[in-house]
Amino acid sequence: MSERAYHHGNLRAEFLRHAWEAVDDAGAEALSLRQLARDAGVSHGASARHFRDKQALIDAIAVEGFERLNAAIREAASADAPFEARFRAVGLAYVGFAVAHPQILAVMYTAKHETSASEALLAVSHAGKNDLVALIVAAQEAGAIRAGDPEELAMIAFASVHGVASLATAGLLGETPMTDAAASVIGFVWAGLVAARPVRSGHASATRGQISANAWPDLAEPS
Amino acid sequence: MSERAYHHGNLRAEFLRHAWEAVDDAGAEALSLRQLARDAGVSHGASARHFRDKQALIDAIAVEGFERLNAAIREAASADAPFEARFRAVGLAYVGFAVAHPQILAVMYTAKHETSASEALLAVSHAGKNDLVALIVAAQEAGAIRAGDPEELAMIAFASVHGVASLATAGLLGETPMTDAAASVIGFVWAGLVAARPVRSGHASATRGQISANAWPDLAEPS
DNA sequence: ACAGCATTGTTGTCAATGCCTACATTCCGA
DNA sequence: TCGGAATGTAGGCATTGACAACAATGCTGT
Repeated sequence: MSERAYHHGNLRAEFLRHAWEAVDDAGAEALSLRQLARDAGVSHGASARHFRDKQALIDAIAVEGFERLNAAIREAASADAPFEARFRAVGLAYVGFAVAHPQILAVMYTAKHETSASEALLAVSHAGKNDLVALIVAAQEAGAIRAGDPEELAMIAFASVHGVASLATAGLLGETPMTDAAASVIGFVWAGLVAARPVRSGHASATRGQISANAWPDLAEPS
Repeated sequence: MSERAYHHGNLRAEFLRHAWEAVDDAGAEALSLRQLARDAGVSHGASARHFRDKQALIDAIAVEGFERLNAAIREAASADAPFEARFRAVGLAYVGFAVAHPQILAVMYTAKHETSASEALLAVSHAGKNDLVALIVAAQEAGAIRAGDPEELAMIAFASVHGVASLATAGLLGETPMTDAAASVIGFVWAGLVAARPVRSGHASATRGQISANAWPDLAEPS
């Protein structure tokens, strides 16, 4: 199988592999279809048979990125451990991926995907959050964390951790090592999830009636 | 001044203005130096006198973006209002900018800037966080929120809000309006800032001694 | 006023890229 | 076996960013 005659055999995978590496260590800007064709020992028009566009290739990279990330998240979430440990593990899995593949992560989150929006990409991009929601629901049912819309709590946690990753790759963390920052944020969020109710600065704490649902915090604008 | 002879007068600003608009509603990919030259009624090599690179122009856009964002944050932080209102206002200012200029925000946070790293860009990119730190310090001194490293608390808040913005522009918020999501996250974080101490699930609440500092939450990895 | 010089803008060129069309080769199922 | 579908090739085209040589302009010191 050394001398390939005409048909490559598995060109799509080869393209995706090289493209992943190129983006991973040089960013999406550095991606060249012609260079990829050269790498694969194939002519410059060949990619069109497998990826309509350059954007289609980038979307495929993003999909693969989400799949790998989702796998890591799912594994962390389904471990045999207390809820807090699993929660922390999920966050650290996300951060770990972000540290290892910042350029890929950037591709995954580029707003560009919003418009072209292949539904496959949309699907995988939601899967990670869904696992987190499931974990939160389980923790709620076990009484480990406070009640409340799990979608919303998951969004809060997800956003916070993703924000740390984003800040880190943008170099806005300064001295702080990313893992420390992530652990800190995760701890903060977890504390918020555990707290039965926030302690308002001066007021007495046991005034309002119901224990759980929408009482905390306000969702509307301050107005 | 209709017929410009040779010298444009203020080409750099003109380039920056058009470039901002181009990026703002089509993304950094859509930016073309030659098109900008056409827009400015100037020849295609002229830009080199003002921006060494295309990247230099993009960096300039990022700097301007941070400056506008910082102005909004500073104004919100320095309002005459209770700390919570100011804190929320800062968060909403950030979100407001992110909603209005997602593409610009993407440019501002692209990891690319980490490597080329014009120190001017680094400086403005930190200014927003510094204002938030100042607000937190003031709130701590007034006893409105708990003690703790203000840099770290600011990072947590900043990351959380930025994460929401990032998720929103990536289309990962689903139904939820971005402002609702942002308000929710801001409320969550504020509650965490106010809480004197987290309520651990099963344990009694008044065991440990000191009221404030590093007792909450754990910064190290779970190990 | 004016000469000299740095700044700014022009023109032409080059290599590279993404995409398109026409064509060649291979694969696979009826 | 044969014919269409899939895959890869070859060439071309418009666009782009960068570069170099050159021209026009503004500024400064005398």
